[in-house]
Amino acid sequence: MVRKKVKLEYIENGKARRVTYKKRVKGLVKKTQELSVLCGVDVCAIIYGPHDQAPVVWPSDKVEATRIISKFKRKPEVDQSERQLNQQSFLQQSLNKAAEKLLNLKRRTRETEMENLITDLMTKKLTLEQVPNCDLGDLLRVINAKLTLIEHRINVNNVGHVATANTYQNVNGGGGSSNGVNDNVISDNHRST
Amino acid sequence: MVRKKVKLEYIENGKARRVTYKKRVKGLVKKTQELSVLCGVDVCAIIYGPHDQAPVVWPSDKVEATRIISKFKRKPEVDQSERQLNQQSFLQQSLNKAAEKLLNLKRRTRETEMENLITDLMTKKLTLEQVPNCDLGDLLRVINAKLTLIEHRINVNNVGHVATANTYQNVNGGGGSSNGVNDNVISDNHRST
DNA sequence: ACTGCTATATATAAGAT
DNA sequence: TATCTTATATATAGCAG
Repeated sequence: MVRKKVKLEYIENGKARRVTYKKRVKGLVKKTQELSVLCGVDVCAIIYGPHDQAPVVWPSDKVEATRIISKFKRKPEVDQSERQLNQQSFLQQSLNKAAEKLLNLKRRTRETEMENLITDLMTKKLTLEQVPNCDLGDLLRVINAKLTLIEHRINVNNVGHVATANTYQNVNGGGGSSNGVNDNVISDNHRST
Repeated sequence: MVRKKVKLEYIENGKARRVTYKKRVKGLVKKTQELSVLCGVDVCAIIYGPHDQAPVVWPSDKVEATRIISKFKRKPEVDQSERQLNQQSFLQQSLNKAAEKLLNLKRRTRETEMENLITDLMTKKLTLEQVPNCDLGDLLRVINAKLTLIEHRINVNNVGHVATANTYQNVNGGGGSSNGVNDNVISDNHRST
C-alpha cells in the first residue's frame, strides 16, 4: 500500500509475505488496542502466524481474552451468518431456523431449572452422575454464565472478598415457563425433578 | 487522528464515541481481512459494541471463527490461565470437567442417533414438531457439522456437482474432541473422503 | 443515525543499511 | 533478520447536509 499499491491477494513471495505479516500484525494489534481504549469495548484478536507456533493474541492477558471469547461463544445471534451458508439446501435451513427458535425459547425456561439443579448438586442432594445426559449441555452453559458473572464481579470490585456460594442464588431472573411450543406431541416427559 | 490528534483514552462524549466506534470497527475488520488474505493466516477478531447486542466478528462465518478460536483454546498456556481464573472455587471446576467428559461421551453416541433422525426428517417419516425439544440442540449441531463438510467440499472441489444426499452418510469420523471447556460448536476433524 | 467530504494522522511497501 | 527511511496509500476526526 505504499510505493506500490498492493493487490489484495496472497503474497506468493515468502520473504515479502513474512515481512508484511510482521508489519501488519503490529498494526492490527495497535488498532485493536486503540479501539478498545477509545470506545471502552471488549475486543479480542487472535492471529496465527504460519511461522511461529504461538498465536498473537490481544488482549495479551489470556484470562481477559478467554473471557471475551467465551462471551462470543454464548451468543446465539451469531448464528445468522451461519445460516447464509445454507445456500446448499433449504430443508436444513428451515430446520435450522425452527430449531433455533425452539432452542431459544427452551433456553429461557430451562435456565431456572438449571439453577435448581446446581443447587441440588452443591447441596449434595444430587450427584453429577444422576443428572440426565439430556441436561448436561444446558447445565454447562449456565455454569459458565455464572463463572463469567463471578469473574466480572471480581474485576469490578477488584477486591478479594467476592461473593461465592450466594452468587449461585440470584443470577438469572428466570423468565416465564411458557414452553408452549409443542413438546407435548412426543414424549418429552423426562426432567420432572 | 486527523483534524485533531486524538488522545488515546476513553472518549467520554457518547455520540463521538459511537461514531468513532463504527468507523474504527470498519477499519479493523478491513485490516483483519487484509492480513488474512495477504499472508494466508488464520485471524479472528471479536468486537463487542456497547450499543448493538451482537458482536462484530470476523470471519463472519461462525464456523470458521469458531475453528480459529478453538485452535486458540487448545493452546495449553491458555487453559492454564483459564484455570487460574478458577482460584475462585474448585467445585465449579470439577463439575465442569466431569460434565465435559460426559458431554463428549454422549456426543459421539448421539451423533448416529441424530443421523437417523435427520434421515427420518428428510424422508418425511417424522416432522420437526415431533422431535423432542431435548434433541434439538444436538440435531442442530450435527446438521451444522454436515453443512460445514459440504461447504468445505465445495471449496475444495470448486465444482458444481457436490455430493448431497450421500454426504449425509459419512460425516464425522468421531475423532478426538479434547477441547476447552465450553465450545459446544463443531470441530472440523473430518477428512475421510 | 447515515451519508459524503477533506485535511491530517497513520500505516506500510520498498529500499537502504 | 532487524531496523530505519521515505514516498505513498489508507484511515479517520471533525463537519456539513
